[in-house]
Amino acid sequence: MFSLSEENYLKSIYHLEAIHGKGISTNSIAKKLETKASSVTDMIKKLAEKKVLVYKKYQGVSLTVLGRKEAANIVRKHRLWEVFLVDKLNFSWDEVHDVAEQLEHIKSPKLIDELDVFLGFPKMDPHGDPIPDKEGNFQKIEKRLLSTLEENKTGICVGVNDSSSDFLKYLDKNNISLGKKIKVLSKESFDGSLTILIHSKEITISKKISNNIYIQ
Amino acid sequence: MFSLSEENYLKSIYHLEAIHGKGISTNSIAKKLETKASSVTDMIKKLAEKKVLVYKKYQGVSLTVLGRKEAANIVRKHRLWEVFLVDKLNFSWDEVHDVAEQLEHIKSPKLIDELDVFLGFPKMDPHGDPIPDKEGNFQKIEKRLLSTLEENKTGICVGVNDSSSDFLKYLDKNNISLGKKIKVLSKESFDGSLTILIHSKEITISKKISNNIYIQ
DNA sequence: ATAATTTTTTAGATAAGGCTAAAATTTTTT
DNA sequence: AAAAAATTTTAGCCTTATCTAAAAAATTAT
Ligand SMILES: [Mn+2]
Ligand SMILES: [Mn+2]
Ligand SMILES: [Mn+2]
Ligand SMILES: [Mn+2]
Repeated sequence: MFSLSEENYLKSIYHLEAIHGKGISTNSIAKKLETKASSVTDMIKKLAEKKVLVYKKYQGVSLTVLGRKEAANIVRKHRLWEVFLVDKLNFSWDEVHDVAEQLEHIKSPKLIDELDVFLGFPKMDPHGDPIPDKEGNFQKIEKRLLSTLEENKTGICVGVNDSSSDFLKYLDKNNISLGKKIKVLSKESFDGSLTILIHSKEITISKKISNNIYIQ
Repeated sequence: MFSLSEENYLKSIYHLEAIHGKGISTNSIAKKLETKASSVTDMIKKLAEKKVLVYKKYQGVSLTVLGRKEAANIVRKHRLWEVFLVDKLNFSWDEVHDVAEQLEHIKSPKLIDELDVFLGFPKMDPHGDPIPDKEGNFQKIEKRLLSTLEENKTGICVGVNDSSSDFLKYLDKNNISLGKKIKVLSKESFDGSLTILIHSKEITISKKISNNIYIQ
């Protein structure tokens, strides 16, 4: 059994590995968890003893099969709860993340299985992220950042790279949501900002925004 | 904001006050929480500083208005989650308590309000216990222990005094559940055991059992 | 190949929440 | 009213998860 803190470390390392591959540095974990590198060193030693990751001094860490499964299960719980909050309890997509951060630590295999049934075995959470099955597997969907789309090309918004309330509220304000068609009208080479057509309206968004929207 | 531990102390003291009135002893809290009296002393000092209870050395504690409200809210969450688990997720009444012990500590006012809406504002949990409203108020229903019913009298089961899985499974095995009619056929004065008629079947139950069933 | 810089680890502290053992206080018995 | 027993508090220690500051190792720049 893992403590709340241990679970948060596992989840962070899992997410970092998904982006950067094996060998996650102490510092990057510290940044992600908003803690200090020295705290990370202590914790990864403990997690290595629990066989969920491999750690060699000064070399960073990699999850073991066990660790990856454990982490995927926490992500599964997080995303199922997010679906529950949006589909059943009238939460909007910018309100669910913080509550799901708490709910993901509830320990009860039956609870999560039944929740899955109750929700109709959803494959995606409200932000377009895939929900792992009990074994930790999920279908990886084709997607790219809006920032990589060329001028005059069109894509459909299928996900976001940032689930913070601030960012999602910005999207709401500009009528950007999952499933929406987005056409790039022009690209400013100086700062990478885009003028896009969405909902038959022209808006200009910064590079930082287009770097956090996934399209297909 | 209160920690998980603080919340469990508040809830225990709240339940103890409901039975024994003001002035709850250190020892009784320790017993309820399965901890040591010395740990209780430390914690109640902290809770007294936080103004949720009044504490005078060697005199036991009493909840303040604030503390009672805080405790009632935790009970409210616990019982709403129990309803959710039984009504929506196919849990039986003997499976919900431990999970609700975890879920009651999730912090999100919107979550619990919406859950209440989603469940249709239930007034009772699966064990017949009342669900406090946001102010901590609830209707106190008339009920007495089955052990106090005289021979040849009949009552309807409306609650249980013990929500442990073991006890509830015993009741299931003997077809005793909320709403069922129970008639006392005979009472053994030596040990207080009862022979009752339930579901047109005669069974004999010990005093310990009849002391944990509420009827109306 | 050194030197400077950055990253990581270690050492030592702290706070929360728990424990045991001993001391203080209250309650019950004689 | 003492003495005995029970309850409660205090003192000191432990574990978990943090932190800061200093030391060690790795990386980057000169
Ligand atoms: Mn999330
Ligand atoms: Mn999400
Ligand atoms: Mn319960
Ligand atoms: Mn209950």
